[in-house]
Amino acid sequence: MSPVSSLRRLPRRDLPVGAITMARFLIGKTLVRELPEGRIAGRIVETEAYLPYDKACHAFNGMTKRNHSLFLPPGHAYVYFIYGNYFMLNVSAGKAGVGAAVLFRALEPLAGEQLMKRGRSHVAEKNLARGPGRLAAALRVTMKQDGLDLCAGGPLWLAHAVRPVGRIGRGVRIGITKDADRRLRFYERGNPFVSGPKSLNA
DNA sequence: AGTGCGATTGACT
DNA sequence: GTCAATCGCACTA
Repeated sequence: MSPVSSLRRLPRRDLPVGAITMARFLIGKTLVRELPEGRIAGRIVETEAYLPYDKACHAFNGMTKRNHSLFLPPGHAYVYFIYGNYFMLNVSAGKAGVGAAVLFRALEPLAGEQLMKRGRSHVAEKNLARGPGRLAAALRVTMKQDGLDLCAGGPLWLAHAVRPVGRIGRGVRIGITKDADRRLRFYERGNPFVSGPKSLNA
């Protein structure tokens, strides 16, 4: 029996509250995308925490039209568009009304690799969901998924781990300029599906 | 109404 | 290793 045929939903009561604990907690867990063509599943191997009062967090200047999903109760999708090309998928991580989130940065593909590849046939399997832009592309996440409840077992949902998580590494977040020295990036050590240069992933 | 810029990526030297 | 592409939004006026 394939591991993804017995995925168990993560109920909201199992989610920790707070971006740092959530970011750690999610390493090794499973992210599932249901499409008409079938299921995509990946093991979460890299995350970043964005905190209240964190200058790099989109909530820093208060609630706006773009970021309101950040303020939903824990477990809701916050999706935004950046660099004119890419969607970033996050999960809200603070109590209702508190703007905090965890960015999904990389997945280890578990199922639906062919669906992830669709339209990107040249992408190596290792890179299918390695990096937040590619992850969202692989899962076909766009603004349509903004605000979805990832604990509801809908088109995009969180599930328990399919195997034990390894040692978790921690380092600075990638690609940001404000509050750039805070070590809020988490990843499974030694996992080849983690993004970023090898030097950051020891 | 105009401006600046970003939680990235892939192409290129 | 460097660097341009690309556009919605927040901010200023």
